[in-house]
Amino acid sequence: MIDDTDIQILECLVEDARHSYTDIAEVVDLSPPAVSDRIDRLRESGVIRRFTVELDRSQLRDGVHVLVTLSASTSAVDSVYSAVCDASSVEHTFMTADNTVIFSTRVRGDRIRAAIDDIVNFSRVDSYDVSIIDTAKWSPTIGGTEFALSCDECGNTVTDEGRSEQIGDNQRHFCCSSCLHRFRERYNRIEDDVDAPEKTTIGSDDDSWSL
Amino acid sequence: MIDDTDIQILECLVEDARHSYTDIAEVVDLSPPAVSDRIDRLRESGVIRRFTVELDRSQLRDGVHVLVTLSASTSAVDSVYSAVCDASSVEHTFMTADNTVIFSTRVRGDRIRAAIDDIVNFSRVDSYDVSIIDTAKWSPTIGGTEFALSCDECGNTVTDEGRSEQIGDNQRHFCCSSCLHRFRERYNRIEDDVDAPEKTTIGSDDDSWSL
DNA sequence: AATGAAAGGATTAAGCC
DNA sequence: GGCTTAATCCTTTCATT
Repeated sequence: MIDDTDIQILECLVEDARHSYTDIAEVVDLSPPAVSDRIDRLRESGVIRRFTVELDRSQLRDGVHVLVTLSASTSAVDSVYSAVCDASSVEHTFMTADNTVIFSTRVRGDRIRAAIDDIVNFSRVDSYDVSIIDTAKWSPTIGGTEFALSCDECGNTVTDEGRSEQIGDNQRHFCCSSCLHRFRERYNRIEDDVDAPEKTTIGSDDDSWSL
Repeated sequence: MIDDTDIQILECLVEDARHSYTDIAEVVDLSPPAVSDRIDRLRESGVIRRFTVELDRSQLRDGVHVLVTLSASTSAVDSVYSAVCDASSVEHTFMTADNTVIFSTRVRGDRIRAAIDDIVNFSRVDSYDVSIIDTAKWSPTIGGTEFALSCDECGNTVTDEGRSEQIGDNQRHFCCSSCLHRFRERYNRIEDDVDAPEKTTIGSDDDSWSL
């Protein structure tokens, strides 16, 4: 799936999406076509949504930037959320686990209420609150816990306490030593099977995995 | 300053920052070097903050996405805000006009409180609230009131009620008909001056303008 | 802002492990 | 399957008008 090299590539692109494949290739120690292939795969799999540009909208004189918080009933919240997403003037959108939709938008200072009503019909909303945004920032920076690998055994996030080891041809990542040992055990059994190819059932229940 | 062509270029880049200058040049009807020059200018002036990539972070299994709302005293809010901005795990950041800082971040589910304390020391904060984000979106799309032009006469934002007209060689934009007429009047006076070049003082007070 | 030449980067295909 | 190398083609840049 996604490996360390992919993450390095993503880091480069987040920093500057116009970095040349040649530059990236040097950083990750691959050839330019290999980088190109990987980026294509990341695009197709949807990890990369799009290449875009971050603008300083305040320089474009585009109205007052407001943050709108609204709550809706469980039945209405999905349609409210998609209405917000579809509105072209909306920039940031969040839906929290408790049916609150939060979004930022630019509106002309003299018709804030009307603009919000345009975006999401007030009749569908239980309550709402508007605050004026003083400054806002979007940082796609990669760092800290942001880009975690998934455990090759159980799928959980790999944290600082995780383990990483070369098994067979690949560098593998695990969330804990148990998963590492479990994976290695299975790997060795497979290896044995290759030597003596009587098919045996490996593992139990619905555990699924692949090398 | 920024004209229609710049806005068209920005639209292209927002849609796909890897569009080639040649492609953009065709859309906006200029030569590739001209597009390159304009993009350089937009970068230098800070309108374009950076080229980046939009990622589907949910595919990277990177912890729980939470929205943190905190309020601080007027004296502390700036340092709290900059601490939040500097934190590498923080993605979206807002500061509202009433000293509320709102940000989204990814944290491991079992240490949300500790993670937030790392980002912004709790001692500097009056109160805070955390909600789990179900879905989030960032749409740099251009549309609606987002990209407003500034009036070529008074500098105000040009809205739907504005006027647009070809004067001389350029398409000009105005926030209202008064500005259009005022501009056209001056333009004609300049034209007359060119025919009969005795220099006269144009306009009054500190009004400044350029063709 | 356009042109044309030179440099630099992307993409393709063939071949390797 | 994923990688590299080398050739081709396209894009960007720079000097000039």
